[in-house]
Amino acid sequence: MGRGKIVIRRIDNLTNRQVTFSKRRKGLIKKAKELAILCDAEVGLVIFSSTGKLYEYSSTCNMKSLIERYKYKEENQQLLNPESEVKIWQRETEILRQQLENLQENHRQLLGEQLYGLSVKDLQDLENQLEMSLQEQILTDEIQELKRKIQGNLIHRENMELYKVNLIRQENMQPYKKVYGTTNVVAASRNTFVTCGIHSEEDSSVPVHLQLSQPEQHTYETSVRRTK
Amino acid sequence: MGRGKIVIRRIDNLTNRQVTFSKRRKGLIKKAKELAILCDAEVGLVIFSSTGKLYEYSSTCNMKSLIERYKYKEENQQLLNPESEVKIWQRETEILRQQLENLQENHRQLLGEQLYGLSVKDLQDLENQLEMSLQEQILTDEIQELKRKIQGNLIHRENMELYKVNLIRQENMQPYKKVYGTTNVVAASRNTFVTCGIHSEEDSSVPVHLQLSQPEQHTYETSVRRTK
DNA sequence: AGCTATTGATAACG
DNA sequence: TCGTTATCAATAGCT
Repeated sequence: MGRGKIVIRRIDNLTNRQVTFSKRRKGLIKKAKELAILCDAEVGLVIFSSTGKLYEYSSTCNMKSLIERYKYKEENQQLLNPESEVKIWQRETEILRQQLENLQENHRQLLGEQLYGLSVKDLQDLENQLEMSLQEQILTDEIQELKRKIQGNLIHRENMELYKVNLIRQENMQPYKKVYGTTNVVAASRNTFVTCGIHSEEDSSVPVHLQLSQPEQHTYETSVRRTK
Repeated sequence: MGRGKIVIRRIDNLTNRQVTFSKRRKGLIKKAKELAILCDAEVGLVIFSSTGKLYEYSSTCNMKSLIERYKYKEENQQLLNPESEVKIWQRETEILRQQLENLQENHRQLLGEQLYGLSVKDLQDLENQLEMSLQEQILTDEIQELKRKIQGNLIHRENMELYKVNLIRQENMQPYKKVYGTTNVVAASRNTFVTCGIHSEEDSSVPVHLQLSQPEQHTYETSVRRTK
């Protein structure tokens, strides 16, 4: 509806795009208003320009209550079948990851700009703040725990034979250690990790298996445990 | 735009209202899409019918992240001085932490219930999913990096004397190591950590300091680096 | 910002 | 609910 027909794709010309944005935004908000009044509906509209400027319309006096209503409705519709629940959480994880990324990018910028201009008091406050953020790591450790469970289950189903081999090998470990203890310092430290009780008892057979098939996995898992 | 002009006020006739709602809702969403594409904008639209049914459109894949962006923008318009910015991020962190907690609690429950009833294929899918979540840990490591910077700054301001003492002590370390290397296996492994090049060169003086004032910190930092 | 030729949306009706 | 169409409203291109 204009002097010429247009195809709906991003307008390349900046000026043109800004003009069209201004016009169509106004039109969209007008139509949102009309729909709300004519049909007795509740309408919320949020528009971010490409430069990040916010425009909004809400038929109710404030947008927040509308958002609350939306969230409540969303949650109650979804959680019904157990199969798709995995996908919901997968999406949710992706969203949170993105948010974390943005959040921490801002943390970084904020600190980078202000770090050397702040008082000792301010630095300590920031430290406390970051300490809080670090608690997130504890939660990711819980995911690691679950991952370990799955690993265990997979191994149990597929690697029964290899598992038995490892048990046999484990019995032959005792003389092994003593040799390393006196000739190779690096290897000795690795042995120390397995035997000095840093990780829990239920893992005692797992590292032996992983050392054979997935040595990197073993190193990672051990060091994560140490952070607790 | 129709066979006759209408005034914008609630349509009394129910059928008429419902028909108009259906048509105009469709038109509004179409125009919202067009605005988003043409002008490279982010658009979110929520419509509740008078009977409570929810209709929505979001130019981004999900509405939730758009709502988060909206909320952030709303708050930020009020508080723009550099002091209060910290508080915003502090609260944002708290919210995200809570979300992560809920998310992972659900992960845990979901897995706990289904783990032993799933096929091998399902378990591998879940594993991939959790692998993705683990990437969050990389981001928290970045916070750790910042924390280290702050620590360095604080130490630089407050512990100048202690730092000098450590430098002196560091020079006396060489004979120390050899003794541990042959008498105590656990201590020897700790020494191996410092000298075998697992952590970067710029840290080489920090562990020595922290071993005196904050030994726990030292252990944590070393093990985090090993996960990379 | 305005203007206006055109296209697009839709009110009324079938 | 769905399609048609006469009308009105929105807006693309220009100034």
